[in-house]
Amino acid sequence: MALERDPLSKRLNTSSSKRPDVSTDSLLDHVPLLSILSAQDRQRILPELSETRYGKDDFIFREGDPTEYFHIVKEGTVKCVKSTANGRECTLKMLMPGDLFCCDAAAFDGGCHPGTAQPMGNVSILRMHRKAYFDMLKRNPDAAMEVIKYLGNRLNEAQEKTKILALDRADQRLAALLADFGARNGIKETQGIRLPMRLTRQDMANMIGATTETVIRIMSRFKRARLVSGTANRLVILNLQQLKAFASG
Amino acid sequence: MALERDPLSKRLNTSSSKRPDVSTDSLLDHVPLLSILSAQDRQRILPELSETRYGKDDFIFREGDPTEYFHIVKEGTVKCVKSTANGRECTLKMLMPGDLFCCDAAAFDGGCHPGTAQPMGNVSILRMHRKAYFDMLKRNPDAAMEVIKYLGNRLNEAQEKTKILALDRADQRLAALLADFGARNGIKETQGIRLPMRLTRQDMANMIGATTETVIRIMSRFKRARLVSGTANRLVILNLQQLKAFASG
DNA sequence: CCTAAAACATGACTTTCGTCATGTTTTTAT
DNA sequence: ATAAAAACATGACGAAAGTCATGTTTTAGG
Repeated sequence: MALERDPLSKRLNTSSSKRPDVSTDSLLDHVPLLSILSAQDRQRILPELSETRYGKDDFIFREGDPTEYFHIVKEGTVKCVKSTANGRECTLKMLMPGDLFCCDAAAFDGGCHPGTAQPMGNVSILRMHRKAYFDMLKRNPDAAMEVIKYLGNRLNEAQEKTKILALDRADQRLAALLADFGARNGIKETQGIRLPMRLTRQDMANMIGATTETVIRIMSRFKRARLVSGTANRLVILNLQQLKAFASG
Repeated sequence: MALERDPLSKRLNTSSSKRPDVSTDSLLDHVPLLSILSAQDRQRILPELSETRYGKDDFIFREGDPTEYFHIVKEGTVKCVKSTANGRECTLKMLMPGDLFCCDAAAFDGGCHPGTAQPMGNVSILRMHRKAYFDMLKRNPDAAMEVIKYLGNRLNEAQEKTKILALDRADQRLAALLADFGARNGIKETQGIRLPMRLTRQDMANMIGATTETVIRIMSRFKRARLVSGTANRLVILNLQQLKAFASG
């Protein structure tokens, strides 16, 4: 887990496409839907995959675009967002290396993208045409079962999130978010658990359905209580246990 | 759609189990995951299905129970809920005839039920052992693809709901709920569109993440504005268009 | 290193919504 | 038909969170 190096190097805002390099093959071991394939099937799949790099201000795809490809995060973090007419937006999910873009479940029934996919920094994305991917699934019942499990899990996550949004206060929702991020993606350090991606108060606000000011105020309280420290570029969770307790109490 | 007759007859609180009757076969035509099967495969599946009836105060299963069966609603309405320690609860989804219980996506990866399934009145449920169902899916790649599409759709719905909970006010969320129910399940009548299941203010509150009092106040406003009429046993949507507009404006 | 832009911080005020209390209407069950 | 229970209704009040304004700190990029 927590593969992102977050290089903080220059941004390239023009995206470039190429054949995946050798390291792609080892990534596939970690992608739930592909690791199950036989060596033979992987050899068939590999030439169908192409790799594209995107920078912070690019869009991988936008809400409403037709769904032509199936995507996998190779490197970096991607956010999946929905927007309203009046400009407010909500972030549905952060995708880490190895994740499929299923925010975009549309890939599975041929509709349009229900949300926008945007890099959080420099990212590298593998993609494959819908058809090639579906053909592969039909030939591999085990891989199809993997996809079913993956979607089932994503649905459970989504419903857990619904419950939190429906029943908890903003401070509890933020505590739950930080605890979840810490446990899933955090990097253990001497002072605490560092989050591996740049994450502003605005980003957090979009994930918990609150305003930036509200998140700033809550983070100030959490900081005073020694639960967290730092800002966007270096956010550290000092006390995961207490955050969890706060979230569900 | 909107198959429920809502008999308002005496409740039987002891649930009884039996072989599915002839009408089950025609229901299967409408179940997305089964309609795709060949006549031959259906004959194999039918004996695996058993039918159970439940009353209003029964539980079909509870949050935390091990997942042994895969369920389909045959008749009536089932709600899928999650609860917190302090007794508040949130309703994730209402399931209508033909729906799978995937609130319970756990069926797909062998965990425990992430939510409780409760009848809204008298219901009839078909069920099948996990294993029998999985074996069937492995033999039928097309059926597996159907399940993938179904789950993809459910995930999209869940994410749309997340967006509404995160960004909209309670009155907008309620308008969206009523509009959705009206469009999906409503029965056209002279005065407007009647909802086919008993639905209290409390039920609505649990679906939109608000309190009963808040929903009562909003419904009073909607009533004065001639958008809706009636109470739990007979809820009618008088102006679907205006409700929709209100939800997204 | 230095500047402009972005992110963070805090206060004052308003809106939205929850809580508690009390009373009426509808539904259920005998 | 009728009593009890559940659902609906409304007001008063307070807590939570949004909005707007203003100032400080951090970060990006030359």
